[in-house]
Amino acid sequence: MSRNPLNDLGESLGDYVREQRTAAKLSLRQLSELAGVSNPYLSQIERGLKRPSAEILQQLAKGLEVSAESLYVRAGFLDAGAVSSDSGVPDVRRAIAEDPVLTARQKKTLLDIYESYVEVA
Amino acid sequence: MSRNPLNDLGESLGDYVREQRTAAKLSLRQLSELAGVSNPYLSQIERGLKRPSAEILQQLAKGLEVSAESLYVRAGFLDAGAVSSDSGVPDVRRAIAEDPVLTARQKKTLLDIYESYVEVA
DNA sequence: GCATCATGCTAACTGGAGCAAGCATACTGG
DNA sequence: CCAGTATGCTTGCTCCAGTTAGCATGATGC
Repeated sequence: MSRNPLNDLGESLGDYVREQRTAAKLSLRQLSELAGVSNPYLSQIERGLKRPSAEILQQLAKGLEVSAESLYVRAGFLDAGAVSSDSGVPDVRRAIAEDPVLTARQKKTLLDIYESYVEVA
Repeated sequence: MSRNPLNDLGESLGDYVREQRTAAKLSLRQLSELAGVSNPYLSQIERGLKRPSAEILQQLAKGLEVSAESLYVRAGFLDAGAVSSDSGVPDVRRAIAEDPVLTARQKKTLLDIYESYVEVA
């Protein structure tokens, strides 16, 4: 069984952070200062006693010089598979749907036009 | 200046969620139930009064049928540039250019419209 | 021996995320 | 004109992420 009070994902996150920190030869206090986080809190994160927010993870990633995504995946915020999902031929519908800049209305307009082109039948 | 008590990123997130929700023709309560979030809280998120955690964003993304990444970008948890360049999210311009069905003219039309949307001013 | 400094950890507190309950308005149908 | 219902919003609360202050141990140097 798991030895910590939180779920296993949290534990794996803490273990991962501690691994990265010791590998970088940083003390708890050093990393906590680099990341702008209090040192007791970092200690609790590493032992799986607390679940850090995405903002904290971002700062930790910076201090550890790893990608924020990798920490998100460990924390269960991001699906491991989803990160590098498509890789192949881009799909217009999906590209429009997932564009972070467009508004919903703009997306609908673009999709309508696109559909009118391909739905010739 | 900004009309809300939180930062502009939070506002843009709320606006984005509301756009997606109305575009999907969902009421506040409907989406709140789909996402497993209380309806007053969703209301406050949309108006930029609260900053939701990554977990809540994940659930909202599910209810809205958009990628969690897109919400993370809006929330400032993920860097917009990093995502699009990192092969995670498809690029609209590329997807249009490589679509095998569209004619050259149709591609130009779609691209022109898309550019008009993203060229913010 | 004892100061001093770094290490990680515990205790007690504060702010705000997220909730249940209820309010105000508008729109039906009888 | 009033009951029923759906909309979004306000209020007041609970709980936990994240803080500051301080503790225990171990390594140095005098």
